[in-house]
Amino acid sequence: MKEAGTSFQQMVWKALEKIPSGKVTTYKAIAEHIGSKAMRAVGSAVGKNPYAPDVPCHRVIPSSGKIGNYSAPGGVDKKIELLAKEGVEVRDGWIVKFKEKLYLF
DNA sequence: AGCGTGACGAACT
DNA sequence: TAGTTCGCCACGC
Repeated sequence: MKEAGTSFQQMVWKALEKIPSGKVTTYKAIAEHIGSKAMRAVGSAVGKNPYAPDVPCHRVIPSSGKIGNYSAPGGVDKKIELLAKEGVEVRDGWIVKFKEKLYLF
């Protein structure tokens, strides 16, 4: 994988790789981890992630516990499927036992 | 060089 | 209780 985009995005993508399988994290957690409070910027960065799905961007969800969105091929449906395979159950767009699956840096 | 937009969040009405 | 509005930072046009 090569350096793409800005250093900001690279930080975000790097953080994504830190997320262990079967766990999920929130945009807010990432934002704080990289020293920014703009979870929007993080969302944009992840959405523009050229490495998807090489990077586990599907393990990132809004702090609401919702599934959020997914730009990679397959869309949200694919995202749910991937998570399900990793042991993260999703019911009607909601993460089951969200707090238990949540991974903080 | 400036404005609008976006895989969000929290507060307010 | 639900829906709406404003704010956050970075990036594209």
